[in-house]
Amino acid sequence: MAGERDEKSQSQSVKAQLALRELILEGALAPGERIAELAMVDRLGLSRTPLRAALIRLEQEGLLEEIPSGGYAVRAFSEADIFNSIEIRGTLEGLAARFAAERGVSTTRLAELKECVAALEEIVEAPDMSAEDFARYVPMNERFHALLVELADSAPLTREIERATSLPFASPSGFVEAQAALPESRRILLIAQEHHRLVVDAIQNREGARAEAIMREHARLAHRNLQLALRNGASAAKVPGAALIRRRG
Amino acid sequence: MAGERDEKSQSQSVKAQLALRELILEGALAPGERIAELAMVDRLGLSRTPLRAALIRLEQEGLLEEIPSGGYAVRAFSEADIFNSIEIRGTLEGLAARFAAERGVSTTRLAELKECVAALEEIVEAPDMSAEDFARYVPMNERFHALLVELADSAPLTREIERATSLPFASPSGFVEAQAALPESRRILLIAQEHHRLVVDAIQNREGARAEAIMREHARLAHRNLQLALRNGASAAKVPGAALIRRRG
DNA sequence: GATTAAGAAATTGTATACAAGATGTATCCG
DNA sequence: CGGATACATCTTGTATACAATTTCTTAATC
Repeated sequence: MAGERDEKSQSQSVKAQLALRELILEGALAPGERIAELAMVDRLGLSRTPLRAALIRLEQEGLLEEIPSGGYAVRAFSEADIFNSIEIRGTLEGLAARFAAERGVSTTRLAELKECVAALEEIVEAPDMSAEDFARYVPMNERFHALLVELADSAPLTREIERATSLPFASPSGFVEAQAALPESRRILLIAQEHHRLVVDAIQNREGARAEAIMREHARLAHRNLQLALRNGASAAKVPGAALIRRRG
Repeated sequence: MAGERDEKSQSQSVKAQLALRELILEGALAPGERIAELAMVDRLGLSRTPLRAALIRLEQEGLLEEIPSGGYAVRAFSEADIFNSIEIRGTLEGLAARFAAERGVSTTRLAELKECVAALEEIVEAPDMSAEDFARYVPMNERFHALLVELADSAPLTREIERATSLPFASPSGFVEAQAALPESRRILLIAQEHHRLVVDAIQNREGARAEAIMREHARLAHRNLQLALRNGASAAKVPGAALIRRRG
């Protein structure tokens, strides 16, 4: 039945969900056209039941849309949609930071966050960032954002942020890969790191409004990255879910 | 198959989703304990397939939680969860108002919003509000909030707000019914109406920060209502989804 | 009497069969 | 030659059957 031993060998539904999401993000499925269940069943090697469960979940997640006559299609996103999704994430992370600042956090958890910032600092201060440095940066950056959300200590907010960041281009590390190909990348990373430091400071000093404003502006770096990346061919391909972006929004 | 003629006779999945949500909100299912599929199938008169689809959707919606060993249970909410859910809604509606203000809206759509405010004004200015007045207020208030979200003209934001307001006590009209039983109700409604007027003004004048701040504060009225209602026996029962609220949060 | 183990019942996850509607094609008529 | 209609195929939505795991019960042992 279920059986979630270790990491592999998950339920068929989860397998279908992960596999489908990957297919969508790599652009194997054209936005707007119906996802044929039978064809997908053959492709993924499972039955229609878990596939349909995955389709429902991905629709709720926002990656798919219902077709009025039945079935699902990959959703297309305009540049404005992506801009707004990033702004939504920034707004929610700002709320989390404000909650943390206003309500106070335990010193141990704040210490964890500080350690995370220190680790990021170490990566970023390398004079020439290699590809491996970027590879180390991404998970640590994600850890920072996850810890920040934890500090808010609110299940509903955690859920909403998870949902908002499930769209690939709205995720905190969404554009870091694409960013690596840009000449401005180092400068942007240094600014991002400044934000990381400042928001910790604001939370420690219980400056709610400041913590909120910093996280909002922090998310807007992703927006700048998006614009740069989309106007830079080499980089645009590395944007996650690039195939879902529809020109003419 | 599907067939969504008029309002009734929807698909079995939708029927299951609506029926289940109603059962949950009226407290027919105890939070924390597993929802037995077979028993529910008998109760709702449909098969397990559409029921499971409904369970998945309601889990994504946040009303249910997955049980590790399989199946779903009704989720319990602490008072803090509800407070935070309201704050999340206010934050997102604030973002919508800011978008509308900063980006500008067409005069025709702004006129619609103004008409809505005028209609609310007419209801609220009655010296003694009857139960029917409250009944007229609720849908019109919901229309106001829906129009405001439309003004932001962003599909991702619309989706997020729909999700955030799907929790009954986070919805804009969630506490209005409970409010009717409170002595402070009239005063609170007048303040709410002031917010309605002011946010339209702010949007018209393209004052983004002001529009945002007003909607945030507007949502906080619901929080005050929650506190009053929960400490007032007669009123607490009318809070939607009261059965999901767990003391000691 | 409490605790553990074994077995039985129940419950979920998955696969498949079936039915109703949608889509596309070919043919017939104007 | 264009358009509409009827038909065939395909697709989804639903119901049900099956298998594996979980959970409850019962009994045996310490």
